Amino acid sequence: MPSISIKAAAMVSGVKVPTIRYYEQIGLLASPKRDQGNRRVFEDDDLRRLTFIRHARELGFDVEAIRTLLDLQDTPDRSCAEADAIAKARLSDVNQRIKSLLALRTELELMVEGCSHGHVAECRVIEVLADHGKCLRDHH
Amino acid sequence: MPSISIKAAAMVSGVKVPTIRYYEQIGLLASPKRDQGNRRVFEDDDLRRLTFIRHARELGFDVEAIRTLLDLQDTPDRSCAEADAIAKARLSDVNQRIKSLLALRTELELMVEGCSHGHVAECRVIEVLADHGKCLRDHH
DNA sequence: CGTACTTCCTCTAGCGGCTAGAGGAGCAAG
DNA sequence: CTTGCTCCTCTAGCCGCTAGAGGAAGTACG
Repeated sequence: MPSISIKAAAMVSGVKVPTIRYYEQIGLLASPKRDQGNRRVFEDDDLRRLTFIRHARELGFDVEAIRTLLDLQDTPDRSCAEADAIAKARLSDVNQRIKSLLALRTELELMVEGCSHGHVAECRVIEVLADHGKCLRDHH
Repeated sequence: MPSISIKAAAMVSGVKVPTIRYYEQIGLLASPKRDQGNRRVFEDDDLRRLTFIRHARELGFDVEAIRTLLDLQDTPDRSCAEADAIAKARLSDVNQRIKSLLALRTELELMVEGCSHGHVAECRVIEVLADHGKCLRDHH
């Protein structure tokens, strides 16, 4: 099913219309063909790219990483070491984030549990924010 | 120890110098006094606010939430229900993020583990990105 | 054939939360 | 008195979009 409109492409790929145009603008997506009325026409290939990009974005890869991954995809003979490195970097980043979010959660839970639902003066939420020493530990 | 420079305030509070000025600009921090040379002079009160802000930012509260929390702190007679609600909202947001990051981690791990370190053509990293169906599940 | 509606186009500006840099003033030490 | 540090203000940039203006082109119906 080739030759669909940008709106259809957005629905198929899950990337919003203005975002598609944005990706084209920053050169992440090659400019698709145009019809006689200057409208973009998306082929299977464009849709595959869009889906790739969307998926990579969902996995948290930034645009530069995606650019590299797309380049790699275009040259299947090359070693995949680079792709591997990018994914690994992303993985360690995600692990780091998880770690700090877990610490955060503990702290927020303590705050919320400690709240006596009275007045601000004795509110544990405000108190903890005001006095860092009341945190569990110095993870931040 | 009142009356310190912006640099010292930055060191004490852990908020960078330009960020302090930025907070003042957006009205999150009341404009501190100035000395005869037009330089900002930070008193204990300013430092306490800065520390409060930094801590709240570290906990992921956005500027609007912090504005409200600071307002609340200034009126200790008020009910802390609002502070409680803000913290709870933040908590559920954090929980949500943790959840999706955990799913992400699983997927990234599979990608990385599956990489045979050969050529791009058989690279699992590229493959998974290209074909969403190869993901563990449709959590996204 | 006209006209209303939808989709599309380009372009610019804005979001949040800073960060970087230009260009200049003030102040202390050597 | 010059060197060097800190400070000031102001503007512009970062990322990854998103929103809106202003206009053209295609489709549906009378």
